[in-house]
Amino acid sequence: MSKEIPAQYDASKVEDKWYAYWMENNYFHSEPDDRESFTVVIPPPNVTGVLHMGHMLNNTIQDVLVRRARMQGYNACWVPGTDHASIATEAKVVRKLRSKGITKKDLTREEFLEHAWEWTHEHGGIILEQLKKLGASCDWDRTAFTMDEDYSESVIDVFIDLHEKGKIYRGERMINWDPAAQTTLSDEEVIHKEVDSKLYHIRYKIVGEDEYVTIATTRPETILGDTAVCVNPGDERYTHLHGKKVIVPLVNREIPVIQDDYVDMEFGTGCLKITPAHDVNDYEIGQKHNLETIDVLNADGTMSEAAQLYIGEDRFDVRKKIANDLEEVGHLIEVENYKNKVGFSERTDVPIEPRLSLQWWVDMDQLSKPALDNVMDDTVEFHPAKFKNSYRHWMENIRDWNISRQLWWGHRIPVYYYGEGHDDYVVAKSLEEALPKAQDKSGNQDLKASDLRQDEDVLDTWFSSWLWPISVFDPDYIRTGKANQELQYYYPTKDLVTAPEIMFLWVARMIVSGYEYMDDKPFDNVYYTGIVRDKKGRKMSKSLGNSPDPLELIKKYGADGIRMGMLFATPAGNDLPFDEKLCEQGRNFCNKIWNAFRFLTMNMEDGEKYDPTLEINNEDISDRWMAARIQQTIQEVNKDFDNYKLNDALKKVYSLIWDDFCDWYIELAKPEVYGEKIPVDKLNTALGFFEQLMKLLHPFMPFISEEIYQHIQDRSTNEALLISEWPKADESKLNEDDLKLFGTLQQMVSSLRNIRSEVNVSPKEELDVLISTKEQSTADALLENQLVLKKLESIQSLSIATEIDKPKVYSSSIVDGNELFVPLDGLVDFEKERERIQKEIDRLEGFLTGIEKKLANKGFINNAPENVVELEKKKKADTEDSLAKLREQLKDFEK
RNA sequence: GCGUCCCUAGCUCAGUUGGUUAGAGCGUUGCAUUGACAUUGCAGAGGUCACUGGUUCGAAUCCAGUGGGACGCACCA
Repeated sequence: MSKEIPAQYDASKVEDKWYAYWMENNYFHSEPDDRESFTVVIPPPNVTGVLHMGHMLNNTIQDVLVRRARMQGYNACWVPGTDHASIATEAKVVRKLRSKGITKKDLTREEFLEHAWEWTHEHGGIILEQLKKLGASCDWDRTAFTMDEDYSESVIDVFIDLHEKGKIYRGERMINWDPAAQTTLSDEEVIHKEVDSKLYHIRYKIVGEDEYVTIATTRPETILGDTAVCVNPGDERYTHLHGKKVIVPLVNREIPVIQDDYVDMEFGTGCLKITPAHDVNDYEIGQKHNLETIDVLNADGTMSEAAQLYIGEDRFDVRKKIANDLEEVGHLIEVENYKNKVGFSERTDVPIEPRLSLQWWVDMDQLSKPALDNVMDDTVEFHPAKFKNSYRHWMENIRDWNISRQLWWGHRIPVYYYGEGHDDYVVAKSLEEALPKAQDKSGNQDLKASDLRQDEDVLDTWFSSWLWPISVFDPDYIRTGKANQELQYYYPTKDLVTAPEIMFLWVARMIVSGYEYMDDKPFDNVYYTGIVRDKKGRKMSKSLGNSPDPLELIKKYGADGIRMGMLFATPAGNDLPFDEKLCEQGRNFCNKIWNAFRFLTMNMEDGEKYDPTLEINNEDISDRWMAARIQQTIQEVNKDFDNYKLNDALKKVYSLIWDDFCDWYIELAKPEVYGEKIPVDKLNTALGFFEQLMKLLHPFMPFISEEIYQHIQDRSTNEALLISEWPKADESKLNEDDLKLFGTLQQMVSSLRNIRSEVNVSPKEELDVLISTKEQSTADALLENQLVLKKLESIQSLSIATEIDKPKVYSSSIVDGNELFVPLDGLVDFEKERERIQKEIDRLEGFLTGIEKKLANKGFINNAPENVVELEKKKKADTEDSLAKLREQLKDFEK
């Protein structure tokens, strides 16, 4: 042996070694040059986040794409980074402070931000370190963060620019209020869930009468904010109520009965209470009918002063209480169980409250147009394409984007107020810039800096990450309008790999900003990954505690093993039902590869050098076949990559290595005599093949492939597999005849093994084998390559000819129309053999009947394409031929 | 409620414009193994392609309906 090859593959050792080597040699780093760029920007994980299975899957896929592109000769650049994740991070900081007995209210904005930065520095970037364990070949020199100083500036620049263009405005609207985080949320951050709730039927007394009217509501606490009761004008049951007033129970406030078509006569009692402050529709009806708005809730979800009752108590406690209280005074008529959908905050998971509020908005109507068109015409391609449907639906019904958040962690809105009026503000990058503007706009030159007050709110996290593909390369671009060399070179990026969950939150908006600012798409392709689920089909999540620790998995199975396990089971857009079994399979594959390599090295003489070659021995069918199989696989794998079918590509490489190379090629390479070594030429060819296989495997399993490659190369050069050339498809090496001939030989070997198994003959026992071929040419070819049969099966004598003398007692098989006999005196059970042959005859007869029926059908003959008819005819002839042979054989056993 | 997608072996899924008797991995059964690998090898069993009807010479594949499931969107109190 020329090198010490450890008997056991130690994944963690090998993986750390090569990752360090790649980093030392700066292989992941990219600079613009004259090659074509292949850019991927990472979906930035939350800066204080921890790696979960979703990241593992997502980043493995990106790495596969990037590594292959790098080998193909592109200038591959994968930009890593993190997102400040405004609401998510702030929630974490608040929680941490609370555990220390500090509440956010006790702190000033500056103090709170100090804590937040501290937390960010402490936990920030951990997730990126974890990605290195996975093998991610990111250009770490480019690591970006959405709150980096220059990045933040670009975010503010966009706000200023869109405001100037009139695309950003301030408006009072019904918004989604998160009472836990105490901020607004965009519609996309609200998750609607079906919940079991109750429908309360409550009666209101009609003023001046002893009559009552009954309404139905799921939120009885909001009756305190009722300012009308509404009926459908066409509802004859309630005609008598027109123009009258009713009394809100408990608070005894008189409110009018109004009429509006909006009310569904069929639903509930057909009588609807109107609470303009707490329901989107009620608000609109309130506007239309000039109703008063009474906001009975505080920001934290407790009842406000305006409610008059239950002040300071939580909305859900009050719901129960008020039902009791109403019942006591005889106003609660009925409570029925009811299922309805309630909006929950994506981040805090509490029911949101519709609330009237003054917020900042982006007018999406015009901005979204190019983003819709360019996805529909595949300028930006979605994989799988089915997601185009929901994308279109969302884009066609797009609503304005609420971008202000009542939080502190994030990009503070660059708006400075100088007065109380609706338009008494200016937009500017700093207080210094704001002052002259404010003086101008107000006409008050005495205005001082201290008279200006910056907006307290920050921007939606996605308002910064929608610039990701632009600002990571040139944060000044928004301001200057002139793309630097980097942006020109790397934009548009190639592939975006992300979860469908954030299609609207992030993907759509990047496309919008891309067309608005670059006048070009941000990426050519979007690859949507599936959701990683546990065995019960539940989404893996921290709260459920059903997610394995990725780092533990890597320790146990190796990063290569996990990468393979995940990729094996996940086509684009399909969920990944995760099972550790998959990782085990990946680890076993590493072991298989390692042992195949070990075996080859054991055949080397001491001091001998590895000298892998792509030269093959043209006399050797196994060489020709292996070369052809590799060619075939290169072509298929390239095609799979083009279609983003990474799992199919991996399966083909897996099968090429395990089934073809290990189980057939290496078996055939073994010397005939045990103990002898593989001839050097053959060994070098095998190593040459091995090297090709490692190249094909590298994007999927970068570590073990690099390890093997470096051993095989045995060079002192610095060249790494990761920057070696992706195997080129070469039609001339794809010899179909070789594939077919070897296929026949494989089937013959299988047949012989099958016969042994059926007749219970040990694999060691040497057999006499007789093969009667249909054609002389087949006989010649088999004779020429009889070594294949002899090496893989214990054979004492082998006769191959068109005419052979059938043995008296035998077991047999038909392979491609050729008969194969094994004389087995005393071993053959006549009864069993007859059954076996009869079964085969029955099968073929059934098959033949089908073909004959087809061929007798005039419709088929007339309408089917000629080649299909020809094929049927050939099938018929072949089947008849085989049947004749089988019937002959059957006779032999009836003797 | 509207829209989209899905239903193929015990499980997870392939099956590209309709054309061999529908494939893979895992699992399962039997056999083998003292030197590459039990993290192995060989051989086998296993499917009315959810159901019904239609189009066609021919349907897992196209169409319609039924049943079951997933997701997206929406203001049903």
